[in-house]
Amino acid sequence: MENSQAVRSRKSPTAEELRVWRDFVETGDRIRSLLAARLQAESGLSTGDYSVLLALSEAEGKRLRSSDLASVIDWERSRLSHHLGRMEARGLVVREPCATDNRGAEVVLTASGASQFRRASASHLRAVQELFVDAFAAGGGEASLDAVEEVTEALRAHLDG
Amino acid sequence: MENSQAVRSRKSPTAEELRVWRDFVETGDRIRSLLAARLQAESGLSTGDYSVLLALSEAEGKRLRSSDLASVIDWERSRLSHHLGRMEARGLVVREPCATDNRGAEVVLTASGASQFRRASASHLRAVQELFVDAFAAGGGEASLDAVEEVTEALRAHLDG
DNA sequence: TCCTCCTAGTTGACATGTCAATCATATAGA
DNA sequence: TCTATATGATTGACATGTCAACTAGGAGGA
Repeated sequence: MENSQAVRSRKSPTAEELRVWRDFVETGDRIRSLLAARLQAESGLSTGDYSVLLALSEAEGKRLRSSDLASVIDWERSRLSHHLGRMEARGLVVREPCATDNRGAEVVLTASGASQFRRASASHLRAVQELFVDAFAAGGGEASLDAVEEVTEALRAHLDG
Repeated sequence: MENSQAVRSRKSPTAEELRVWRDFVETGDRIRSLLAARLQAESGLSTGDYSVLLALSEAEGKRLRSSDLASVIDWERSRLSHHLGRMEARGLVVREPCATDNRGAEVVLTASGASQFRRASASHLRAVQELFVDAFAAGGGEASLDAVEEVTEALRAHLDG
């Protein structure tokens, strides 16, 4: 049975495994798309906007260096730069020159951005509760949030390891 | 405890629930982005290309009406139309007028498209095995593929219900 | 100083996605 | 038949994402 090709599996998933995989992906897409639509409808913010505003609202002084922001939300810098241009035009954030590094820019949450984020956040959290958390309520089905965590953790360990 | 506002939960997730949610989303994003990058690198196909080619290769006569194709892969028709234009330019598919409905178009898999799909498919399935299925191998962690299925099923039931 | 290299951020070209409008053809009903 | 409406598909305008180039300013060593 031994075979020297070690790095990659040569197996393919069974039909059953493939079905589980496809359901997993499809369900994830579905819930995210529902959440995105609801966020947009109820607050006028995209999920991208929300990530940016969340990171800024949690940051010291409601401001972050552009690169730091990019790494917090795991975006490419160019993507962030384009997106900040659009958000700045809508008055959600402003960019200011950085005092300690003349190359740098600081992204600052505006009062309007903060207030829009607060409103969006309340409604978004309720949506996460309804669409995700409530699916694992005690009386419900087989699975609990603990099961979700185990699955996620197994995947993360595998991808990291 | 009773409250007449019934349709929507007023609760927000706890910090713990929110953490589970964020890990769930982030891990899903991560695995999909790895798979997409590998697919692109190894076959030159995007995940969109792959969906289209998969649907066509499973279809009767390797051809589908444009609308049917859109509904099989759950895309908007306009998205499909744009994408098919690009795929047609690369020789993966062709569009032919439909014999029974003069408005319609049939999308047909070309020989080149079929052969590229076969190659891509083999490599993609191995990637799914490695990145997803193998994470739930017997000896591994706590979670099994059954746990994934339970979680997915609970979510689906909740979203449908 | 003055090279050289590194880092921060922006920009432009292009790929892809959404939405609303359009065009041609079917289809149903007066 | 003739007209109103519905459907299949494409198109164009625009939002968003990626990639590679570019600008400008730090940082270290000869």
